[in-house]
Amino acid sequence: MEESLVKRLAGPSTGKAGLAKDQTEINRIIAQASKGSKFFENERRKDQELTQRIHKLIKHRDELLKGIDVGTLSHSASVLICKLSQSQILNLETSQRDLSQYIVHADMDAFFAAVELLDNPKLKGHPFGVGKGVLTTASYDARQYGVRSGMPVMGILRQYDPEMLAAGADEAFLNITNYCKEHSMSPEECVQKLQTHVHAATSLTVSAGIAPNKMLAKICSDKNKPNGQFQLLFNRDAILSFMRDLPIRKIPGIGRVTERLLDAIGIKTCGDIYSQRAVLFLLDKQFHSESLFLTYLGIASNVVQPMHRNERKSVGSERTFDPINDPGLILQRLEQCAQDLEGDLEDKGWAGQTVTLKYKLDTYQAIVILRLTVFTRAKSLTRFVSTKKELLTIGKSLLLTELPLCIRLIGLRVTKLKDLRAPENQGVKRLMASPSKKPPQDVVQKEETDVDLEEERAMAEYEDEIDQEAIMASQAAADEAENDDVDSTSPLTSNPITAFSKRKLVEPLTHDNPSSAQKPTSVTRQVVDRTEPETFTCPICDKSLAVDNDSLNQHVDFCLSKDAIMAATIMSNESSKRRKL
DNA sequence: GCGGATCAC
DNA sequence: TATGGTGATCCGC
Repeated sequence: MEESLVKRLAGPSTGKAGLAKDQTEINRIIAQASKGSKFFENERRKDQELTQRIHKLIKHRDELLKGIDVGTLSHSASVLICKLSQSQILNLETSQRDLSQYIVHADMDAFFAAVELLDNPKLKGHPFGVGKGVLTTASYDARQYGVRSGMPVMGILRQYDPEMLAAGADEAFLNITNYCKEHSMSPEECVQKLQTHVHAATSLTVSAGIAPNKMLAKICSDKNKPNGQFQLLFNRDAILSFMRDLPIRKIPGIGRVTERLLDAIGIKTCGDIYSQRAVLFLLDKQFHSESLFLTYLGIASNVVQPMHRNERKSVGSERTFDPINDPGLILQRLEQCAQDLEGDLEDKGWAGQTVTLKYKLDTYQAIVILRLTVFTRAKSLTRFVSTKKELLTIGKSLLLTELPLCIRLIGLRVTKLKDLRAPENQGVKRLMASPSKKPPQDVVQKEETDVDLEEERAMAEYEDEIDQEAIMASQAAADEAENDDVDSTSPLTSNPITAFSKRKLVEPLTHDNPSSAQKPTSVTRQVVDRTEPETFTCPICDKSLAVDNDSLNQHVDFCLSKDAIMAATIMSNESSKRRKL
C-alpha cells in the first residue's frame, strides 16, 4: 500500500503534535482494519486524486523550468528573502527583526479529559474516553463543558496579559513583556509561575512556548509536552537554526495536503524552503513563496490582542446523523439547524446577508454515484436575516432543488454579517430615542438602507403578530426578485491580491486599538537584533543597494516584478546558449 | 458571488 | 467501525 495512503488513514493530525514514536505500526494496523470498507475506498480515491495533482504540479514545474536559468532564479529568490529578512512587524523605526516582545503560547494538556475528570471525579484512575466516539469535538463540547465547569483557566491567564488572545477553548497567546518587567521576572519564571498558578486552581497542566512571535511560540509549546515549557533563544541565528531542521508540517497552516505537495518538490523541513527557493519562487502561485520564505526566516506577527467582534465572518449550525432520504425527515433536521442558528445569532447579536446550505451525502452514494461528498448552496439577499423562519424559508428553497438526497449531515450558515450590537445598528432603540434624527450625509448609502430595512422589519414584528403571514409572503416575493437579480448580474470581481501580499502573516498596525499600538514603545528595545545584513548587491542588476529602507524597497520591488525577472532569466539563458554555439 | 478544498482546534 | 462541529481562508470560475 502507498505510504501516503497509510498516513492519510491515520487521520488528519498525524505528525502535527507530539505523537507516539511508533506511529507507523499503528498506521499499518489502522490501514489493515479499514481495508475494504467504504471509508477506505473513499480515502483511496482522495489519495489518488492528490497523487494526480502532484504529477501535474511536477509537469508544470518542469515546463516552466525549460526557458529559465535556475541560478538566476535562485538569486532572485535570495533578494526577496533578503528583503523579507529586513521587513518588520512592529519595529518600523529600525526596520530590524523585532525580538523585543516575549510571546507565549499556552496550551492546556488533555483539556477535555481533564475537564471530564473535574465533572466526574469517579472516573479518576480509570481509563476513559471523552465524547461519543474516539475523540471529542472542540467547540461543541466546550460549550457544554464551559457551562458545567466554568473553567477559570482563561481568567487566570489573562492576569498575565490583559490583552490575551484566546485561540479556542484550550489555547491562548499572551504577551508577557510588560508582566515580566513589572514583576522583575524572567520569561521562564513568569511562565513557571503561570503554570503553577493554573495547576493549583484547576489541577490542569499547561504546556507553554516562549518566543519572539506567535508562530514560533506555538511551535515551541509543543516541544515539552505535557506540563513543560520551551523558550527559544531571542537571537536571529538561534531562530534560523531552529527553523532549519523543523519539519514543514509543524508550521500552522501546513496540513496533510500541502505537506505532500511540498514533499514532491523536495521540501520536508523549513530549511529546505531555502534550498528549494528557486522552484518555490517559480511556483509562487501554488505555494505563496513569500509566506514560506518568512516562515523559513522565523518571522511572523507578534501582535497579541483579543479577537474583536467585527472580525467574525460567519455563524453556522450543522448536525451529523444516520443517513436519511425521507424529505420530511431531512426538513426536520434542517428546521433544527435553523432553530439552533437563530439561537446563536440571537445570543451573539448577529444577522447575515448570505445563507448557505451544506449537506454531506451518504458515504455509499458519494463513492458510487458522485465524486464529492460535501456540497454547499448559497443565496445572497439584499436584507439581513436572523430568525428561524427566515433561515428555514431560504434553507428550504436551497434544499428543494437538490432533492432527492440521501444525506448524513445538514447545516446552515450565515455570512456577510452585520453586528446588531454595534451602536450604529441599534435600529429600534435609536429610532425610539431620536425619531427625527438623520444620520450625516457621508454615511455609506448601502449601510443606511440596511439599517432602515432592519428597523422596518423589527417594527413590523412589534406591530402585529397576526400579520406574520403577510410579512412572510412579502419576503418570499422579495426573494423571487433577488433570484432574478442574482441570475442577471454576475460581474466577476477580479482578485486584487498582489504577488507580494498573498497571506496575512504580517498583521498591519491597527489604529483602532491605541493601547496595543503603543505597546512596543513602552518596552525597552535593547534586545533588538543588529545582525541582519546591512547592504547587499542585487543579483539582477549588480547594483549595490543603499541601507536606506525606502530606496531599497523601491529598487527591490522593481527587480522583483515578475516581468523583470523573467526578462532577466531568459536573457541570461539565451546568452549562455549563444556562448556555447 | 458561488462552490470546492484545505486547515485549525 | 470508520468518527464532529465551527469557522476561516484561498482558488478558480
